[in-house]
Amino acid sequence: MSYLDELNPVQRQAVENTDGPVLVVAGPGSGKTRVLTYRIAHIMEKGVAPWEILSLTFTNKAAREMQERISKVVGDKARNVWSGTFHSIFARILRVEADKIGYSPNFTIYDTEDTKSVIGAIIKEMNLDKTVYNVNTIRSRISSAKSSLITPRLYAENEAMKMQDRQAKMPFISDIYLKYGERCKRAGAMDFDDLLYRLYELWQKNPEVLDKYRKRFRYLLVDEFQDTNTLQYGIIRKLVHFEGSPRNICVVGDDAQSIYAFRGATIQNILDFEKDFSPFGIKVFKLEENYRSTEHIVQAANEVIRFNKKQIQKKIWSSKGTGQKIKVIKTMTDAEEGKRVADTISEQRNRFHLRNTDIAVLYRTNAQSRVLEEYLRRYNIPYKIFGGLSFYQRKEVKDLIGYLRLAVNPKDEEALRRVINFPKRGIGDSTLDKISELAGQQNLTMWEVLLHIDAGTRTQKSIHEFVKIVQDSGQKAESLNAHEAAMYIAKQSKLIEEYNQDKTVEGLGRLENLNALLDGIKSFVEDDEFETASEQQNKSLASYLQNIALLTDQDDESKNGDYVTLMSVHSAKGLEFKSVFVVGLEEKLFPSFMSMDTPDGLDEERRLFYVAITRAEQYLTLTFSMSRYKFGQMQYNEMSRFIEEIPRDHLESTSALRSGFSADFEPTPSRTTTTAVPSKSGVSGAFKPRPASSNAAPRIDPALFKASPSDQIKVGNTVLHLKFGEGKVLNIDGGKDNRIATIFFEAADDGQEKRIMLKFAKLQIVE
DNA sequence: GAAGTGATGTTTTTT
DNA sequence: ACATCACTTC
Repeated sequence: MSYLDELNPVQRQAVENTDGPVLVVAGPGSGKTRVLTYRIAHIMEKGVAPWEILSLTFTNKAAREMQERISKVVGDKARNVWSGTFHSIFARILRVEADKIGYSPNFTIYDTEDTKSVIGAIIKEMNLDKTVYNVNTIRSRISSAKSSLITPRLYAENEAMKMQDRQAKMPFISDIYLKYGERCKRAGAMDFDDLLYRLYELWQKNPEVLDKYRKRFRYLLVDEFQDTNTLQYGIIRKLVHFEGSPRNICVVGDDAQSIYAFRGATIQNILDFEKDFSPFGIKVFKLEENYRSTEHIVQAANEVIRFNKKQIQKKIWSSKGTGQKIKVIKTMTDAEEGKRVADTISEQRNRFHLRNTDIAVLYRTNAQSRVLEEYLRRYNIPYKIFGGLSFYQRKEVKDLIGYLRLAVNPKDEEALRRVINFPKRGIGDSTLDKISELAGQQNLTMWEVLLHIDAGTRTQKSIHEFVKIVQDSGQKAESLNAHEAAMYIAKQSKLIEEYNQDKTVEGLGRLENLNALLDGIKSFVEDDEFETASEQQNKSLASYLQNIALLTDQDDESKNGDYVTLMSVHSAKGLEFKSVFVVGLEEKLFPSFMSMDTPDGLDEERRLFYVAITRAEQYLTLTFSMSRYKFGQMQYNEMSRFIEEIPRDHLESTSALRSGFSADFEPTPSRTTTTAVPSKSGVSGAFKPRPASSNAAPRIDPALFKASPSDQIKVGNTVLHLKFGEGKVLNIDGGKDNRIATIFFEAADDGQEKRIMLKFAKLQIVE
């Protein structure tokens, strides 16, 4: 049987149309990965060499899964497909071309912490008030500038940006941005955004280099296209969108699952893609059958996402049967929430014969995991937390990696700052400041200053020792393999000794982590499992560092063991579980207070909720708590509007919603207005009335209610609304398909005039 | 230069 | 609640 027979008709078309531009709009659980992998297999079957195919994903996990699944179809050849994350593939290309942009192939990759530290140092040097110049804010400003292809120069010239900065009382951000770039370059370092930005720049300035890659990658596939930012799409376009290009590109995405707008992702890219490639015979396929979840879940998701204004029209459906209704649990405290979750997990395991691995608990913020942990532990439910502090972000691990980084690239200032006085060797802050100042004045790296500095005898001696350690390490890094070199460096730097002396439980853990890191390096040297076209590996320390720079904790999945998964909704994207708990469904938490004030922010939160509930195959449980500790203080919250947005008939029991709640939980007037106004693009977005549960407004017996056809409703009518009672139609506006009535409800408790979209509202004409 | 103390911000999400 | 950071004291 051919693999093509495993596909439904739409999927099959998406696979078979290998040439020319293709957009696949893929709903949750619609077999997206299957389409991508089979498509690659199919391209190869047509005689294309694996190394002519470039497949880009966002996470290492997705990349690995892809690689594995291609192997299953085409065997060993899969290794030669260029498949990986944007960042890793681009980093690899940049190492090859480094000299053309003034970098060494051994450039360091700065992680977020490094970036913040550099920015902090610059703020300090510029004598700016760091309570005003918040490092996080600035980091994200710089990051989004890069992601939107705005150079420091353009930034300085951009009135809108400057205006924003002035309003935030930070007029010097553009100067910080400029300095930051210079600093990174001087240190031979790139941050995450640079891996994209520098490649763009490289191709921009060197047409012959670009040409080389255009010829190499004849077929391009992009996963999770809704998460790409302007810069990423810019790179993609450079690669395939040019005169005479065959434009063999396939992008797969789901606008409803776009949850990374906060870091520059924009679904505008999907729209632009359609526009850019439509003159070249773009084909659009919509995968609408959901193979993952049962109907209550799929329909609830459909209904909720309809509250969003902008979206590509599609109707996701399931043929997996009605299934269980969605369970809602309300508790008084976050502790009780944890208890109920643990309780329900035990119950479900028995009743439905679930294993722990079938179950996931998803939350909006990582901080919520603590209470949950406590109760899972009490109930003896094994669990594993994903996200949060990654292994590579632990202090002791970063310490050793700092030394390793210096061995490979002594210009790396952040590594130098980290380890120059750890273990303590008498080079304190004042000396460091002096070095840093000298470096700034003479435009040298701190390392170069160290080599020539003239300090007091004692400090001078310490500096000498340190310099020697780094130089020796550098030599070993060149002559030995990664593991041998790392062992040498760990000993020589006295790091092992330092942690050996710490006999506390914590200290022992640290030593253990250090050894785990060294073991990891050992297996890197011994293993050649992951040798692919994009990673022709050598076993040097430099090569090792390049490999781990882009790893996160979710990557070393030791999937042995039976545990319940705890993770943020963001990191759950792409996963599925038989039973899913989404916890903390409260206003200001989910939707987050950070984004609930703007319509776009709220829409993104809703998409996030959409992602959360569509992870569930059979059982979905939503929980919320009336109170919760935040920053050590008790906070009182209301139930999330997202629960309200699920039609009641998909919920198991509405008692959790009813008891103890009053009109507080009905949609607020402001919300009614915002959702009722049709968007300019005319796509769906509507206030959808639900049968009221409890409300101060008059109750109407639903059995006696009979909605009148919306086109019969006229100005002056008196109408009956299930929730708001009797009202008089004051005005009707909007286009013929989107008529909106302004209705005066006598009995409604809040803001009596309401704007209601007739297309969706159920109103009965009384007279 | 190190170690201890109090104030302050932090929690949205990640390559 | 927790961590980080500035400020004090030794």
